Amino acid sequence: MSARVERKDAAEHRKLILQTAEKLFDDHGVNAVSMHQIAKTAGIGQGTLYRRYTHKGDLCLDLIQDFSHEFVEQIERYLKEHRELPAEERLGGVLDRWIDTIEKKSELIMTVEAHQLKGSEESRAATFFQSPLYQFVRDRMSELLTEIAKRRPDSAADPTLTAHSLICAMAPHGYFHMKHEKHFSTDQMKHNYRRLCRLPVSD
Amino acid sequence: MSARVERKDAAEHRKLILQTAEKLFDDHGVNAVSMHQIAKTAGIGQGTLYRRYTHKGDLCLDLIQDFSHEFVEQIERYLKEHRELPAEERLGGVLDRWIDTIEKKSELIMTVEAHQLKGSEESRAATFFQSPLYQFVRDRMSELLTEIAKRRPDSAADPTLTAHSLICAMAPHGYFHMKHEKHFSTDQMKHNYRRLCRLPVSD
DNA sequence: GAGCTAAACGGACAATTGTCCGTTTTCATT
DNA sequence: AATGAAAACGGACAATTGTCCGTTTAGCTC
Repeated sequence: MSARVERKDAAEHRKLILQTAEKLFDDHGVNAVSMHQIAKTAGIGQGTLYRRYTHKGDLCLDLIQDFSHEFVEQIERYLKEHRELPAEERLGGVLDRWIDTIEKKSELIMTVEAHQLKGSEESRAATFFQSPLYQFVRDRMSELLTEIAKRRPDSAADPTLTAHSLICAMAPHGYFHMKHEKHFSTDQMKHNYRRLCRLPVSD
Repeated sequence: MSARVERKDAAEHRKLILQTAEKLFDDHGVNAVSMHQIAKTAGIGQGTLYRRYTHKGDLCLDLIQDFSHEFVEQIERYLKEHRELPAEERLGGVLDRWIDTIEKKSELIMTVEAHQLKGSEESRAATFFQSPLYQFVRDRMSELLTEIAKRRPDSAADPTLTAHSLICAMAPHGYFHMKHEKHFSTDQMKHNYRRLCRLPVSD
C-alpha cells in the first residue's frame, strides 16, 4: 500500500504553525498579524508556511477546524440530552449555540470569508462552506427543519436551503451589523432569530 | 455659505476613474484589475486614486451606486404598477429582481464585501450595508413584510431584521454556493427563495 | 492679473501577500 | 550504512495594496 504518510518534520511544523498563529492572533487580533510574522515567529520560512496554507484564510479555517470538535460535541450532547423536546425547541437550542460560536470566533470566520470572496471562481482553496463545521451545523439544522415540516407541512421550503440561508444570515458581518444598529444584546439577537424561524419564543 | 464645492479638476477625475475602472473590469474581470493599473490607464497618480477611494471595495461601491439608480427606478415602477397585487406577490417580485441584480453584479458586490470583512472594526470606510442600494431594498422589503404581517400576524419577526437576513442569505457567495451545489437554475433559485419567505408559489 | 491658500496631484516608498526554485531532509530500499 | 527520489524547506523575489509628502493648481481676494 502506497501509504501517504505525512512526513515527521511536516507534522511537527503543522502543529507549530497552528500554535504560533493562535497565540499571535490572541495577542494582537487576527487582522494585525501578517503571514510573514507568523513564519518568523514560528522560526520557519515563508515558503514553508505558504505551501501548507495557501493564504491566511486557509490557516484560519484550520484553526476553526481545531476548535470545531468542541462545538460538534456540545451540540451532539445537547441533542442527545434533549431528544424528547419538540424539534422546534431543539432547533432554537442549536441556533443559540451557533450564535455564541459566531460571537466568539467572528474574527477567524470573517477572515476565512474575506478570502473566499477574493478568490475568483476556480481557486482550489478550501472555503467555509466546505468545512466540516459548516456541514455539521447545516445538516443538524436541516434535520430538525425536516422534522418540524413533517408535523406542520405548511408549504415548507427546502430544508437544506433554509439551513444554508440561516447560516448566511447569521454570518458575523451581517449579524453584528444588525446587533449594533438595533442596539440588541446577544440574548435579544437569539430571540429574534428564533422568531425569524417562526419558533416559539418565551416572551 | 461656505459651499463645499468639488473642484473642477477633481470632479473630472472622479468621472474618469469610474469610466476607466468600469471598462477595465468589464474587459478583464474585477479581480484581475489592480488599482495601479486603473491609475495608470486613467493617466493619474496612485495617490490621486487612493485619496478618492481608500481601496478597491470603495471604488466598486461607487460603481454599484451608479448602477443602483436603474434598479431603484425599476423597483419603484414595478411597485407602482402592481399596487393592487397582494403584498406577498409584490415581495416575490422584488426578490426576483434583486436576484437578477445579484447575478449581474456579483463580482462588484463580492469585492465590496471582501473589503468590509478585512477592515477591522473602526475603519471609516463605507460598507455595503450603508449604501443607498442596500437601504433601499431593505426598506422596500421591510414595508412589504409589515404589510403581510398585518393581515396574518402569526408571530411575525421584526421586519427589518427579516429583510436584512434575506439580503444576507442572497449575498453572492452563499447564493452561488447553493445554486451550484443543487444545480439549480436562476428560476429555481427564485422559486426557492419565495418558499423560504412562505410566499405563494406557482408550482 | 498678482498673490494666496486650500485642495488636489503624483510618484516614490513601505508593507503585505503570494511565488519560485535551488538546497536540504526524510525515509524506503538495498 | 549507503543511496536515491520524493517531499519539505526557506529565503529571495515579484506583485499588489496602501501611505506619505513635496509640488502643482484652481479659484478666490484685492
